[in-house]
Amino acid sequence: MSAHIIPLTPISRPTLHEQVAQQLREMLVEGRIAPGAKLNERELSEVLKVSRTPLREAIKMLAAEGLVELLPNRGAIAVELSESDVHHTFEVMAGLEAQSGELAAQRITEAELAEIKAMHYEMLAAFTRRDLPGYYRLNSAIHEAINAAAKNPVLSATYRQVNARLQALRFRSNQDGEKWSAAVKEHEAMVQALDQRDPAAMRAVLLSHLNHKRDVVMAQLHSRSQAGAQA
Amino acid sequence: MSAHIIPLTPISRPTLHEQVAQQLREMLVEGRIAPGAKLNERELSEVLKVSRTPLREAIKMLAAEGLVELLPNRGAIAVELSESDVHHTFEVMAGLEAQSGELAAQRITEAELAEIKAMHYEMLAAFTRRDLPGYYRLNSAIHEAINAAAKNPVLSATYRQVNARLQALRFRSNQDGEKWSAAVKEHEAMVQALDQRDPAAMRAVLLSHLNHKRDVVMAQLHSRSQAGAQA
DNA sequence: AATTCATTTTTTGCATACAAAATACATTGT
DNA sequence: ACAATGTATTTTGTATGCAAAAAATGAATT
Repeated sequence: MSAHIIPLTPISRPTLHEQVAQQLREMLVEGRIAPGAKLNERELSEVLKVSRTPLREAIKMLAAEGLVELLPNRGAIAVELSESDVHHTFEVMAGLEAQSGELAAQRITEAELAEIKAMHYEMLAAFTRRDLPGYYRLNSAIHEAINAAAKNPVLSATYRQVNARLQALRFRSNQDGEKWSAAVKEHEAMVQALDQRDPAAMRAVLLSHLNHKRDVVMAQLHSRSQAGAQA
Repeated sequence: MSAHIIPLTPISRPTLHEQVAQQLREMLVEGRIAPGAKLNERELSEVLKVSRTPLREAIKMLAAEGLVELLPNRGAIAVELSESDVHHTFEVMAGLEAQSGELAAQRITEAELAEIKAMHYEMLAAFTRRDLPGYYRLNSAIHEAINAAAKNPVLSATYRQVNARLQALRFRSNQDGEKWSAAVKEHEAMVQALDQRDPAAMRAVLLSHLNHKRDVVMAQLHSRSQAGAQA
């Protein structure tokens, strides 16, 4: 009798439409395809070196994820969030983050907590150097880690999907100094609440954290649209 | 100068893949395609009288919605939630419903509240008659109405998407009498909290409501799997 | 009888081809 | 010049065809 062969790589090569979807996702989130821009199928299929069939399948997935909008007989455009959309999306994100934090406070392991603390210090370093890109990178890594600590894959997937739409906004620049240090203070409170395994405190701090983030983004949106209206 | 013509039906005929997606969604949620069942493309394209192209596009959308799972080179199967999946999904649903209730308590109009009260009484009637299908219909209508009263389209969309996966479970039968009246009592508390515009109370009652629903479903899942193991 | 291997059949994945809709363009008339 | 209408071009939507992978079938061997 031969030993049971367990396939080591059950997911060897992702299919083409998966790869295309991933590429498009990146292009949308990175802003390489601007919000509101049309997704020309012929053009994209040439750039990505695939036929229209897997490309269209990928676009349909992105539509279901809320990253693009389908216009019947007129193709797809990258979603452009209205002010109201952004507000509503942040409201949902606040709820999801708050729940993540609440659950993380109940379920986080010592190792996970240690890693978050380490990243937190790295973030403080980036903050002190006024290294905005590094700060953002660590910031989202910490939020991801909190999410992971909640140990609910459905919550994580939902969180990522909703968050992806906001990522496309790419508010990576000019954060107000005062708001910035306030955000850092909130992160301090987060780490403390996690350390004390205090779910209610985590919920509270994440809610206010997200509300402040929303305010910052909405303000920037406003100043942008103001600038746009003048030009 | 001619009058401005406003297109009355900007969304005249939905495209084929949209229609197919909607049909498949129904088949999955109604259980006409059983959890774990394979979606044979040739077969389905014959049943739905469409070619494989729009069918495949629809399947990709359902995959992004989490209703089917794609197995590379082996097509798609209807999602089959493990016990752990169900638990995690209910956890997320509880958070979404709690937030809906919280927001609804802040934003509901008198007209909306009146309609919910009316549906509540209809539900009581169905409960008294032990009319389970009618009860479930009104129950989900009430939850939908609360969701609508929260006036956050992003939250509603997220709620529906996550809920759709649970719908496929179709636990429509044999609800324990005691649990049932407990659920009705919770609905009473919901209406009261809405009437008093008490967000915190709404959050609390919806959280416990969903937790109880989760317990009922998990128990049924267990007894099912027990019965299955014996057979 | 069970297992392994080769062969056939089916099914998925992708590319191409064709039809219909939308857009762009040009022509005509005022 | 401008609007309106008809035509050409582009673009999307759907169907079909073909290749590769997976599943099914069956014969040969232990």
